[in-house]
Amino acid sequence: MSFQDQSRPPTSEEAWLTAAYDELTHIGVEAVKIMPLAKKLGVSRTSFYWHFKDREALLEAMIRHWEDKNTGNLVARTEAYAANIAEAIFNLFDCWLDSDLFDSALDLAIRNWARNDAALQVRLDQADARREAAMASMLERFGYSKDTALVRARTMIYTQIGYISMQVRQSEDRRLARMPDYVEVFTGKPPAQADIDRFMARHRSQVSVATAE
Amino acid sequence: MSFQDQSRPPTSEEAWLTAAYDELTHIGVEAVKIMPLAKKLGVSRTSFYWHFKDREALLEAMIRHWEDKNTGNLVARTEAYAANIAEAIFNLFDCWLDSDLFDSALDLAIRNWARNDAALQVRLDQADARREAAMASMLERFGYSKDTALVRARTMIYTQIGYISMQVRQSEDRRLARMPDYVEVFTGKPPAQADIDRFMARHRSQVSVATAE
DNA sequence: GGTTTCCTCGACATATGTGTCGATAAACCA
DNA sequence: TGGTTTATCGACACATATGTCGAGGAAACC
Repeated sequence: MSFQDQSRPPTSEEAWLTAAYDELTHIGVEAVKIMPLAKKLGVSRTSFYWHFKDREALLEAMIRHWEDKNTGNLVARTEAYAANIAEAIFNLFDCWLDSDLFDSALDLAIRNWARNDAALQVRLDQADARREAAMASMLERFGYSKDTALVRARTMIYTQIGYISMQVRQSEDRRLARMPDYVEVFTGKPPAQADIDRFMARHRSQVSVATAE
Repeated sequence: MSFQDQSRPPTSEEAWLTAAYDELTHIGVEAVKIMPLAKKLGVSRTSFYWHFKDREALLEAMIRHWEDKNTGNLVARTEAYAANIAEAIFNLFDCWLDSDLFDSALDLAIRNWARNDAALQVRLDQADARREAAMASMLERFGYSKDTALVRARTMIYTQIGYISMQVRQSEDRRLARMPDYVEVFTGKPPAQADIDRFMARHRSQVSVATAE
């Protein structure tokens, strides 16, 4: 999520990166400016240039971080073992619940940024193509036709992006409770109770107590 | 879509507004700057202040334009006559195909803007609540339970936002051809051929010739 | 203890943005 | 024709951003 490795006092370089990451995800690239970052970190603006060649280099570092993280983990989740399509989709949903697997805020920020950065848009299109292919192939493995698999893969991708983009404020529990319904929409049939239970057991362990909606 | 009324030479005020709209939709609020707009319009930067009190006033005018347009038309489409749920969803899909009904680019721009403008976020949340309620009530009219209707309404909203957000470049025809599949995902059952034909007839009239995918 | 490496800083040069004010000019109408 | 309204402009004051340069301080290395 951040750029810091566990323990170990953060180096100055990491501090600049995490501060930049915060601005990028909370506001947008246009807010990743050396002067305000320096003020936040309480250091001189110019010392930035010892760690990075220029602002461009800082931005590139963040794109790298995104590339290394999001798409790879997502594709891996589509390849996880599943006995049926519902279980497969639940596997994929792990990404939306575990910020170690997929950083939604970063994904959205990159998308908005790419809208007026042609070079980044190319990299994003490649990532999207990989994701779409992985999801569609997962659906095909469970018997969906090529066309149907594509439409359903896209529905899932768009829904996730739309969900992030709309900044829905919802408790983790409430969100979790809705997920079986989404599985039904995406697959066209209700998931088996055993698959729901398996998914819930996996995620409730991280949450304290489930509350009613 | 733009701010100009049909015919009639555009007044200076409208010119400022359309130029601002272009920046807002193509790049983002942060790009709505008086100096660059003036350069584009070929007039002095300072003459802006004759038409608008300040930059704030220009931005407010664009928010008003969005409020007047998008949500109202969308809600109206959910209330249009339909004999079954598939026809109702096809009615709604009109919004995504007719830029007079719904301005997707503007909607996305407003969403990104609201992410760091608390006051705008409040107005956006209200608009979203109206949209969600209208779509869910449409589904309920055709027999979906309250819970199911909500999940399916949200899937449609998120899918649309995600679609815009991902900047999918796809021909109108190809997009049109996919729509019956999306109706099936959103309703849970395939649409009747008659409803597909009615929808296609309505939209193909605007397109030249249908091509195969 | 001396040198090197790592890191920070202030001054400077330059660019781009906002907003005010008073001069000016054309267009409108009485 | 002459005055008011409408619209544009340049000069000014100010704020915020980027990036370079050379002067150092502090810790580590030998």
